[in-house]
Amino acid sequence: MGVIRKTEAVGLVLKEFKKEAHAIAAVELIKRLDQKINKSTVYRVLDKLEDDGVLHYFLDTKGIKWYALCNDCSKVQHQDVHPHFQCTECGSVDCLEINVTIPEIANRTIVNSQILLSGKCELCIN
Amino acid sequence: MGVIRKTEAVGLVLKEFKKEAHAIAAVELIKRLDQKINKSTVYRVLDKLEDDGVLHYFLDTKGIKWYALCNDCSKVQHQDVHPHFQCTECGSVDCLEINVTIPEIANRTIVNSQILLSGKCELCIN
DNA sequence: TTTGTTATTGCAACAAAGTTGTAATAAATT
DNA sequence: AATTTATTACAACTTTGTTGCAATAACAAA
Repeated sequence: MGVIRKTEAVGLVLKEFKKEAHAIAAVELIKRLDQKINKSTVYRVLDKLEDDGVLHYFLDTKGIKWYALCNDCSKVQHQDVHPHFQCTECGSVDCLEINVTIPEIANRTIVNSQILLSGKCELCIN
Repeated sequence: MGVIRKTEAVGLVLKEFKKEAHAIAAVELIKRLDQKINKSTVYRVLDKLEDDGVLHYFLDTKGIKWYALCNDCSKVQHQDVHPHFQCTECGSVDCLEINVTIPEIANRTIVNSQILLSGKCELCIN
């Protein structure tokens, strides 16, 4: 939505997401960019990139924030209704490109749904 | 699992759940029982009741802990795979007694699924 | 009903994740 | 180059939840 300035912080954050196949926890990003970007700047950049439809976020099983690149999120409305998956062994988190159908619920309007699955990932399954 | 002692704190916590139709946030419970039970005691009692299959917990859209009475949770394994619903207007949270089918996912074992829906509840829909 | 064992509690201090105000700085615009 | 406006670092703070420990309460056994 807002005009995004090409600052060093934005560049560094985006670089992390480009070299990473999975989602990244905000806390992890802060650790990686420590000495380069201040903690609150990281949070504010993530926030802005989410606003702009570049990233989407969700909470994991412990309630902490993870961010991932959007594929099909428009700038008007996030289409991030896909489930997220967290491996109980290695902790890695992915977006799953599948559809889960949420049934209609009487007397309620469902506006948003967050689905968090956990189990063993491709690498830890053996 | 463990033997649960009938202490004042356990009694007060359970009383809150019995007079409440919805889920209760840990933080809310702490506020309600302030002056009666210490914060860490509340957390420990909740933890214990969850262990014993009396309550189950889940995180809301902000990552904070909510607890609700179990209906079908066995003491061996929680069956709390029902979705939870949070009203965006009034903030109230419920367990939904419906089934959502999670499809199989190639190369992954799904052990647990958490579904958090949000929108307008019965009272706020108008 | 007293005694002994063990779980529970209150307290204070801590920890992790995230937020906020503000002055300084850097981007983009003119 | 000057001006405007967004972005940044920093430090201080907030919220939610956790931990160690000594005092206390619950329960079982005598």
